[in-house]
Amino acid sequence: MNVATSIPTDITPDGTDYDTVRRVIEMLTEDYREQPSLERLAGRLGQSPTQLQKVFTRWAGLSPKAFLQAVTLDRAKRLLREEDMPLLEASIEVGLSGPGRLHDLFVTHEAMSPGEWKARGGGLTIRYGYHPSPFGTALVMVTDRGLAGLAFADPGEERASFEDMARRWPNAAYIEDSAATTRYAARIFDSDRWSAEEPLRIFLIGSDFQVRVWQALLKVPFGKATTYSRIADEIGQPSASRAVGAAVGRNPISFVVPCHRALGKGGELTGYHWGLTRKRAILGWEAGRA
DNA sequence: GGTCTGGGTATCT
DNA sequence: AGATACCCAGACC
Repeated sequence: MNVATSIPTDITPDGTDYDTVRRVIEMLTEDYREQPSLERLAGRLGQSPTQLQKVFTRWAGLSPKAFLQAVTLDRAKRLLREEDMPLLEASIEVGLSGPGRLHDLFVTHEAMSPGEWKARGGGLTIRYGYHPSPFGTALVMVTDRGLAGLAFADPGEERASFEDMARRWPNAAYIEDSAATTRYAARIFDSDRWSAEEPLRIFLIGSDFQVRVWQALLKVPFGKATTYSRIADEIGQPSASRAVGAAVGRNPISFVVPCHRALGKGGELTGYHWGLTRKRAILGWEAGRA
């Protein structure tokens, strides 16, 4: 079926706020040597400086300049230094079945059993839909056991995003059903609707090791950050930081499982499956709200 | 930069 | 089921 026709129309006439923001972030970070002025940025986007300032600030909770400061190395290093991770509390349960409360805010999780994981999604029905989000089009995937996937797509990349996700569970049945996914999307991106009384159910589909890494990520508080090596310590395999990086990168529920809060040991952003610009955007967006 | 790294995955047997 | 080769969003020198 044609994916493009099912994508909701953009919020603003010339594209979503995120699209504007994304381009601003790209220009600010890629041309950081020039440190382009607001006037220059606006000129390149064909907007007035005041309009651009307004859109950006509404989106991020920070002015473009403050945003840039919020995602600099200095700031990331400070975040890592000051952060006395509550992670160290207790060990993560290794058990792979049964729900457990992990997220401070709003997530309960259930994970696949190893047998189910080997089936590569066989017997699983996954409903999916595309929805606008603060970070561009979001691809939401749900099962009757909860949210299983959340991906992002730049304009025109929706199909690639879907295929990237579907490859993870090649034997699952996929049904496009945005009626089923829209309430998830609405909740995920509206922090006013996060509540401990009514947690969001997520379903982690991955290997034992991956699931333990993702559980560790769920313990990192909003607006904070951790490092790949800390996660490795946390799951009791201190020498596995590189494998942790790979597992973080395979996180199927981005944003909800906050893989964007994992940084290099020195505070570098290192990588992001859905693009470093998006990682900057999410971290900055959180900084504006933390 | 180079080099070592641990675990995941694909592709054999 | 085991062996092997290759991949990676790291870490360390």
